[in-house]
Amino acid sequence: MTEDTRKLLDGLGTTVPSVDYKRPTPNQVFEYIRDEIISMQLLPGQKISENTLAEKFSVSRTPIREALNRLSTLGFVEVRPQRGTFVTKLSMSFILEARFIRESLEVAVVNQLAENRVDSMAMECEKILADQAKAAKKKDALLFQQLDDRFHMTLADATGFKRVGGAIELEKAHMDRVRNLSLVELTGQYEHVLKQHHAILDAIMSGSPQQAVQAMRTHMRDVFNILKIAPVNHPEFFV
Amino acid sequence: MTEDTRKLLDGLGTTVPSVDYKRPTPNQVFEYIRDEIISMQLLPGQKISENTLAEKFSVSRTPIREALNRLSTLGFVEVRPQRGTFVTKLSMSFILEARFIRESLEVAVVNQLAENRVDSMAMECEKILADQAKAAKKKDALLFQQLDDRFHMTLADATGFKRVGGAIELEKAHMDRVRNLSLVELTGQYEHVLKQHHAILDAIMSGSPQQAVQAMRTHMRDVFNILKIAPVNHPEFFV
DNA sequence: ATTCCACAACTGGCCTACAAGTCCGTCCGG
DNA sequence: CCGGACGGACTTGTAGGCCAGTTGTGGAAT
Repeated sequence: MTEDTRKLLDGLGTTVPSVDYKRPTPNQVFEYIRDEIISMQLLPGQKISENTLAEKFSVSRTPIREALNRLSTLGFVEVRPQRGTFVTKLSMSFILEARFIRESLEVAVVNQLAENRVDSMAMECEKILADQAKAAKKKDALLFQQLDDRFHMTLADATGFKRVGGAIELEKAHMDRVRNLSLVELTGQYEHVLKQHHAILDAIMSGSPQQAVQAMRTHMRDVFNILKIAPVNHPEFFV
Repeated sequence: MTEDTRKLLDGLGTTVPSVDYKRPTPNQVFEYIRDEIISMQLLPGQKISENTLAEKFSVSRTPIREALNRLSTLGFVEVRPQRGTFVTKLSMSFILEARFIRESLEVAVVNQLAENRVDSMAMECEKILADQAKAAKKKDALLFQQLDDRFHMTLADATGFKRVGGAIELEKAHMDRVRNLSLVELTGQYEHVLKQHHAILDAIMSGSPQQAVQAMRTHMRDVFNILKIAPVNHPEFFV
């Protein structure tokens, strides 16, 4: 595929996704674009064309629009009528709020889990953390982050609630956009993050809500502090 | 308007809403249906026809579908392909989760406000509570609830965050659906709720995070306990 | 009387065409 | 040379129709 063709695809990457007829088209488009935004393959401020996407997926604008509308309500894209649809720029206040919401929920989760332990959760978490230790050794950033996702999601799901995990994942996604601006710079943090994960899990399993809450709070704030540098290194992606 | 005509409108009420050309049509439809669902004018399990709505609003199905899709992601309606769109039935586990999420956020809000007081917020809250006292005296359920909304929203907005208020409002809306099943039965609770609102505000303004958090927790659980009776009185609306 | 099947009515998913607004380059007049 | 008006090439918004799948009904066969 030539460089010119890539431009025609509006910067949406070269791997053309094929639609699976068994799953709803809007879902597939939604997930595809969302992942491209989170992973910074679609850059903040970049224009997204409904027509281009429609050609790319070989569908009409209708399912594309449905996907973009959902991304819009979640804050990943901004639809400006008669002007275009754009990947939202990052902003510190937005990220700060994401941390606030996420911390509120994560703290509530570990508090509940420490009060009411779930053994199956502990087993799964420990396996995830073991894998994450391997990923840290191999400096596999992508894998490490996926396992980070799964760790927090496993905690949330252990409460038995169905939507909390999704809500946490959403706020985490907004924070991950910033994190993915400079993934390589974070390799030094792996051991630190891993230690905090263990501290959270240990506090939960020892049945100490206050300790678990404190460990999660510390974890959230440390993660956020790492992100604070991003606007300095990449001001063009911030409002 | 005759009873027959009402049936033709698919139970969506008799007041035909006129679209405001200045605002996006999907937004208006979204808000209209959402409010009808929250206020129990559209009952859980009831079928919603896209075509009927399109006629009712004198628009095509396109903006209607956009509104219904948004309502679907928020859990107010359920779209079953080739079968129909239905108002979601209530479920205790869903409401319990709504309380969990809402309590997490509200607690975090008052905690932050107690640590960092905002005087303008206090002024507005006190005015709201004064009005709410009047509404309680007049046993005006609708007004009381609207002011309840505004009280919690004012607290959330005082943090300076833009999305927290909306998130709280959403979970509150799901709880209000249950509450609106038996509004009249709650008149005895007005003074109790009002007292708790004052306790929350006082704790915030006295700069005591722990007290504010505890007051909000108590408030959330008391409100939830009121809702627990609903499935017994109205089992047909629950899954 | 009961079971099964075919058909008609209706649903949401998707497509195409058109409407309305924005942006930018070009051309004309000064 | 400069400035403003105009037009064309975009953008998203909306309308309306077709399609595939589901459902309920009524008639035929047992």
